[in-house]
Amino acid sequence: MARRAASPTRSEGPAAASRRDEILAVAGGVFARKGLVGATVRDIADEAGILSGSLYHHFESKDQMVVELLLPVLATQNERYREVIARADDPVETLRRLVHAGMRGVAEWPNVARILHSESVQFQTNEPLLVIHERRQDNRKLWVSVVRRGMREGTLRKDLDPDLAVRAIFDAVYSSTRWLPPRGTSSPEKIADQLARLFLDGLSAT
Amino acid sequence: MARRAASPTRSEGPAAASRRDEILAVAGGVFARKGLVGATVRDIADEAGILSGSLYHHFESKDQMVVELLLPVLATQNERYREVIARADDPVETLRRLVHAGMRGVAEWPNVARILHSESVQFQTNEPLLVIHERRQDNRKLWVSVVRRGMREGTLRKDLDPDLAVRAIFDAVYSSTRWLPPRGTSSPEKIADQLARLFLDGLSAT
Amino acid sequence: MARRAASPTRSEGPAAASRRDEILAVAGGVFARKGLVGATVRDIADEAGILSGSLYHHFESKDQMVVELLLPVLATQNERYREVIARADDPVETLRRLVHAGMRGVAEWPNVARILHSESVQFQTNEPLLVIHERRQDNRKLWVSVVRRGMREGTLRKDLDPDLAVRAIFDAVYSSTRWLPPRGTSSPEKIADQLARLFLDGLSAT
Amino acid sequence: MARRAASPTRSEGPAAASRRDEILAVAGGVFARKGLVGATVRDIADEAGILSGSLYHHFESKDQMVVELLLPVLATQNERYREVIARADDPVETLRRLVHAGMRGVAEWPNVARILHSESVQFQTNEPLLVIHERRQDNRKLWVSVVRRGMREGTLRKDLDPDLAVRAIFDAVYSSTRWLPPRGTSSPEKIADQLARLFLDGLSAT
DNA sequence: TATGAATGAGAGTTCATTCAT
DNA sequence: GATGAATGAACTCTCATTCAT
Repeated sequence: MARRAASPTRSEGPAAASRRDEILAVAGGVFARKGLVGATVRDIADEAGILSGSLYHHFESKDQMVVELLLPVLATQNERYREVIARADDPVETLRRLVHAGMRGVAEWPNVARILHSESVQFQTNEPLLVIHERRQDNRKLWVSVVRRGMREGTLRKDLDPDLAVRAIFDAVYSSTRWLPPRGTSSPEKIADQLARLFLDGLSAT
Repeated sequence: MARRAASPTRSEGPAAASRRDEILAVAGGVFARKGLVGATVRDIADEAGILSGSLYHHFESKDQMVVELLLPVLATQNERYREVIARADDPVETLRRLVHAGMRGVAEWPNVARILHSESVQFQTNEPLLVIHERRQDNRKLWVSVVRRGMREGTLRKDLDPDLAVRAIFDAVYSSTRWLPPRGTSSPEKIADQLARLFLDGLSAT
Repeated sequence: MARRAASPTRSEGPAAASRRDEILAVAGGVFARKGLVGATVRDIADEAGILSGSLYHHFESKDQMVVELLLPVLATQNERYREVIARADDPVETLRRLVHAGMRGVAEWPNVARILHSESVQFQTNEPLLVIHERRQDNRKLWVSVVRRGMREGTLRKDLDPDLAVRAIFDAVYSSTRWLPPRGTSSPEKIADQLARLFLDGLSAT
Repeated sequence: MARRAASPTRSEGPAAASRRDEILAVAGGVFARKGLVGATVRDIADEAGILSGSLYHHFESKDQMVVELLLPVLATQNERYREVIARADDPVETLRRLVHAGMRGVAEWPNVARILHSESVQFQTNEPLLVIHERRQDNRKLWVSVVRRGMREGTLRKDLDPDLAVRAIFDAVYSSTRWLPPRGTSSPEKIADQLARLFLDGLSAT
């Protein structure tokens, strides 16, 4: 009954460790492509070269697969965000680094990013997935705290709602999966740079 | 058999015109709440006080309901964007007005906005909904054209990818449904103002 | 959602009233023959000349079918037992009449009787069926009250545990389905007579 | 591959001999609690601290477990009944002793008794279990022969169907598991006494 | 003896859709 | 326009069983 959490650094890499992680990687792709509801366990099983019933040897339910796919990534990102916040003290610079950390996650687990960005309805509706919603909120709030501090300290404008601003940035980062070129012609770093500049300095020329 | 397209200005208003429009309004709510796949025709029928089979007197399929719910809104927004672009000649000001026009649509049809923002997977996957995807691209490209012009004319920064920038703004506008207060304490105009400022001038204080 | 309880007097008769009752009658036979767990909804559907999915137009679940099949019978028998008890005042005679009333129920709904007798494990294990167990206890306790009164009044022997005795009689009545001839050569009344004599006067010759 | 039949005197005792017998004891409990169909091989394996696949090193199938659990008990009881019949010559006394012998078996293997009493449908339906049904009939017929002799000899009433009477007694004995106190406050002997008195002399006071 | 992974059939259930009334 | 019954395919999940290790 006690199961190791899939190590997030491996779940989408080429050489997945265990059968369990292999299947999770496949599931990530299917979920991202067809949507959480649209993807069937047979889709996943087919792509994993297995019978659908056999999936239940590894996971208790479809929902559990989703949770096990997303939670470790959210946890890793949470750590990264905390490290960024702990290290730098300039909120502007911190925000820039948060964007980069976010993009790093998106680049590492594009499927997860796509799912996180697209399926908020499910996370709020489907009971077993509520955890995902909550952890996502946690992560976003880390960003908000940085923006709030910047506003207090005067390095960020006070005439914008911090929640609104963070949601916009957060969304932009996580939705970038959708236009990220399949195999990195424009690197994640470059995109992160652009997003950071856009949100910090604006589109205007001056 | 020949049916008028539901007039978008009525589909979510309090006094829907025909039974058809009434049902569409209900469907919008259900789709927004449960997701396109998660919502069943029975959910819709129940909420409309009808049997699910009876829906098929009004619509040929569930997909058709979706299309008929979204397309008119997309068309209306297309018109509005075109008008904004036709009228003003300063790209910066035009962009600001596009954001306002977008927010106006979001405020008028919050359910549609939520669906448009959340279900991109379905629009690209489910054949009959491809039209939605295409019309949405059309609308986004109108914005891109404005940004491109601004960059050419020197009023917008050239060091940002216009597509990336527009996607970020577009997404932010349409996802604002999710945090729009149920009954407008912070008006759509104010949110539009903030978004426009955020994207044009940036978060930085100076 | 509000559904009439199947009228128990019709559920196994030749001319079942509604489609719903027709299906219940079929289900009763299948459940009796294969056991509650062994019987599949497809078995029932096949025998009803329907697709298994269509069953769910009439019932919410397999368990609900079971409950709806058994509860009305238990309720009817409860009434009958109460009437018997209310009318006569000699416990010995009352007991004799209870046996007859029980046999009448067994003869009217042999499938239900067989299920009630065979599936006590399910009634105690499967949550939605707990009601059945409880109602059955209620009915049995009516009998126990009669035996208790007889013992107090001195017309029944005091050296036997009333619960034990009633369980034995009750079981014998309800299990008689198993040896009841398909189409009544030995009438239910005759069997009831024999059971009453057996339990009241014993097997001994004197 | 040749395996000794589990000695029935050990299959439920505290210190089961072989792993095989240990598992059978566990299986008995699970079958009794959940029913033959309701109990899964995994339930049994879990309770035996083993993986479900590993059960198949000991038994060829779930059905075989059932047979191997029940048959030896039925055989032992058959012997006991034969001994009782061979020894005494008064049918009334013999019947009394049969009830005691039956109760002894019920007390020794309460799980088996519960299964025998509850699963007659399976024994008649599921081919590999037909043997159980047949052996059970054999045992019951031994009792019937005694009752028949008593009727011929005039010590038992002739106005009752011997089959009916024996079924009632037999059932009462084997179903007593269900109300036997977990750890014998009222001893099996006392219950046997009561049942014998009930069926021989009846409930009536005179 | 046991594990762990897989099979394959089938379980109960859901759901978009059809259609006679 | 609506009902109520039904379809048929697909769904998630279960489970007895097999087998390489």
